[in-house]
Amino acid sequence: MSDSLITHIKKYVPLNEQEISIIKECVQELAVKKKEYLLKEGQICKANYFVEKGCLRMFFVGNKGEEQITQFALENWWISDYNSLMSQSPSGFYIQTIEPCSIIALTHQQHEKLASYVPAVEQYFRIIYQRAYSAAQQRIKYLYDFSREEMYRHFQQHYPTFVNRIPQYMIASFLGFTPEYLSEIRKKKQ
Amino acid sequence: MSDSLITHIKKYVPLNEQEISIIKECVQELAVKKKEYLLKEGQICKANYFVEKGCLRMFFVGNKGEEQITQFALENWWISDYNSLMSQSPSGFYIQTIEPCSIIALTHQQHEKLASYVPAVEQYFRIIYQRAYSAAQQRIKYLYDFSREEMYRHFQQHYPTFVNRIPQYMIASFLGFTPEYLSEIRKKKQ
DNA sequence: CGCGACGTTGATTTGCCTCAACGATTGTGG
DNA sequence: CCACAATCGTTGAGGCAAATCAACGTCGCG
Repeated sequence: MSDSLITHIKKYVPLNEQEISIIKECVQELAVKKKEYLLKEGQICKANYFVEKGCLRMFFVGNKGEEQITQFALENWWISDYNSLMSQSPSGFYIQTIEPCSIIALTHQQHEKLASYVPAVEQYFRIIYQRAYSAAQQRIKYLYDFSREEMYRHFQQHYPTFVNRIPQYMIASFLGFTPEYLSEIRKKKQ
Repeated sequence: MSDSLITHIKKYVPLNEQEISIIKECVQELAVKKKEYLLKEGQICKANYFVEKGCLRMFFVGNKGEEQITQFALENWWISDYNSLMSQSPSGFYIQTIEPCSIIALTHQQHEKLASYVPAVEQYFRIIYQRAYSAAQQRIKYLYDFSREEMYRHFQQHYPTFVNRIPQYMIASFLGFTPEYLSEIRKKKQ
């Protein structure tokens, strides 16, 4: 197993050798091909997923049958349907790889076990979730404040990586509008 | 100090008497009048606030000068600008009481201190933030999926308490549309 | 090579906003 | 305790951002 998760945790909390080996015992490494699913609608989300390498999307199917992307995940991001994971209830989301991925999976049960053996991990996740929630607060602000065009300009400036790595129609979906409208914006001024 | 915070923490993690008294030493209770501010734009957010009694709103001022509400907080909710709080940077938000409130404040510094003395508190906040983030995931889904009218119907059904406690124009703002349009929806069918 | 996925373009439609005006209700100072 | 202002909710006319629909060019891949 690559050490990208351990390295990531160490950025936030200290770990000794014994704790590192406990963590490695509690998680599971997965190699996932392009366009495979870690979660489908109706399933109970099995784990919290850490991206070692690759790129994923989370989406749901809207009432007109279209795939609505709500988030992407790149290297060193955690992704899951936390509602489904915590309450062990069926999910309304899909999680799918966009590229071939190397993923580390931490199940609900293994998290509990790990937290009791290694309190620093609990602190790590407190920080991770606090940051995730903070980012969600900002994102909700943008969803209220920005026009669709402003959303695109903002995204383009802040996440140029994504624009080169992800197809246009997925970016349009994530930003909450149609591929046609994205074309129109891009035509105006690039 | 009322025990509503202690009671709330005990719902998620066990606490002994000593831990309870440490917690009480680390927090500060505030009585806040109606329409007063816990945070204004440009300030660094001083604390994480727990609502013992009363009701608050968080908002920002949009580019046309209007107050855009992004969340409400009722009894037993935590509210703060977590980005400002964590990075000690100026906030883009206001937090204001809607009713007279009894609030418990936990500063960034006091949180650190408390976490080192009482690990259970770190676990409590891990759970709180995970739930908050989970709720934000759901909320973002609704923002993509629902029309403005569906947003209102959904809100009305799931949070009838708010509809009776909070003025219409604030509900319209929170749901992301104008008071005029809310009138139109209500006229259709109630 | 040929097919399907992706991106673009233009015509038309629509959900919701803006603006302006007018009742109703609440609060406040004289 | 009343007069008057300010705040809040409603109604209607007109306008705009973005969606929908349909058609067409293009590229990558089996």
